[in-house]
Amino acid sequence: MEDYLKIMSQVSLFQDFSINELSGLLGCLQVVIKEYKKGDVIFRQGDVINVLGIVISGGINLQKCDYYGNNVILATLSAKDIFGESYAGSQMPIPIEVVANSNSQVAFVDYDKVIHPCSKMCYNHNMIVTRMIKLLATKNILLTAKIDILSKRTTKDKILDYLTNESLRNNSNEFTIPFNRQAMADYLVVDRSALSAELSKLKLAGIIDYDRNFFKIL
Amino acid sequence: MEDYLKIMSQVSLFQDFSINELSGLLGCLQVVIKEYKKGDVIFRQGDVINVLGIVISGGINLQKCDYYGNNVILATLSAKDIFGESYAGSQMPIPIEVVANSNSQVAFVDYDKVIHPCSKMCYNHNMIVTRMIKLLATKNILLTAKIDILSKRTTKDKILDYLTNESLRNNSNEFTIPFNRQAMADYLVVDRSALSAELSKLKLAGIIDYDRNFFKIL
DNA sequence: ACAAGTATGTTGTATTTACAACGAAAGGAG
DNA sequence: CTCCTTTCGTTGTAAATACAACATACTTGT
Repeated sequence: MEDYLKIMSQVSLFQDFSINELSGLLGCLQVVIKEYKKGDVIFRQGDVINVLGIVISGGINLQKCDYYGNNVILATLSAKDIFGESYAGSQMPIPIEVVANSNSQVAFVDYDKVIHPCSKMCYNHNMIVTRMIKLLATKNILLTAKIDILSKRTTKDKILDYLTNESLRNNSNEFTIPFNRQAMADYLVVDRSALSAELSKLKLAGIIDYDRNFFKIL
Repeated sequence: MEDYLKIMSQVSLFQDFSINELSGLLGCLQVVIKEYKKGDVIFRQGDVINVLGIVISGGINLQKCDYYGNNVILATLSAKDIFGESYAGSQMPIPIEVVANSNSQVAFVDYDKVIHPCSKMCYNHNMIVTRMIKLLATKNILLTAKIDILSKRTTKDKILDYLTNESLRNNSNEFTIPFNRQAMADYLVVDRSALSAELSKLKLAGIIDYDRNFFKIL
């Protein structure tokens, strides 16, 4: 159980509380811990969930069967990661499967308890609400930024949109990105070699300069 | 001011309260109303905002200058629409310009007041917090679904992904979509005629059937 | 320093798409 | 019904992209 508290204290929603505060808070939230074996299905596509999940140990996959029947892994979560916050919040059925990819422990919290400050009106509980809103809002913005990029028709426009955004975010024409070429290509949803080729053209045209993951807009 | 209360009572966040409750609530939130002339800039790109905006009258554009200097209108809002909820919530600088497209009245609410239940701990205020979370969470899910679609490489895969999602959402192989062809093409970010052509192929191949905005997956 | 492995750039080809232009069908107004 | 407008489907062409295959760095471990 020591492990449990230690992990929880590193979860984004629960950071920066003292151990005492955290214990009180978690008691207030009536956390339930469940164990899963590798391959166990935690949530099914179509389920309506009203809990927030937190990975304590092991790992879980968010996956989805596409039209052709391929199981596509959308994300892999490990200790300290949160899942279900959007679906529990919206009460919409989930379009994905949540599956343990190894023996795992997962903590579940009733979402209502998270977002409704308890009768004791504890300050820390209010803090959780604020953080949950910040978490959802920030995710929102990142998703919107990505949609902006994916809505561009050509690779060149995607690149320029992405780099312009990064430049604004960094308040500078020079910045490094957190991607290698393959990851950048995945993010922009284009072919890696096509991305390399297009970057070369842009450099040749004197529009940008770059070396590896360091970029400069001219 | 009658108008003001009437509009507010139809805003998603403030629906289903009695006039009395709403008055109390809005007083609690210390709403400020500002007037803008056509063309006035309400928020600049890069601003960090801490208010929630609600259009009372007139209309505003969310727009963005792309790399080439074109002013792209991302959305047009009118009475009862909310804006800024994600940016105020995340405290990230906004990547867009918010501009009045006609003479407008906009109500602003301090975001902290919205998401922190007041000292009076009024029940209605808690309701607002819950609704704000639901609003952000739902938006999140819709954005994620769209990204899933835009992440498909080919028009065919985008179509099948979209239709499969809609089928799941409706719990049926037969459903109508809220788009005409042009709107559907815009949503999937493909050319309209290319979309029509691809739909024809899918119909010919016996994979789907459709008439206008009625679709059937076979 | 060397070898093996990884990341990136380059090029040619087949596929896919955007774009433009047009015709057919559907819906509305008079 | 007829004209007019809008929506939708079709086709040809030019452009863009994916894909594969290979060349050239750069890294890492020994």
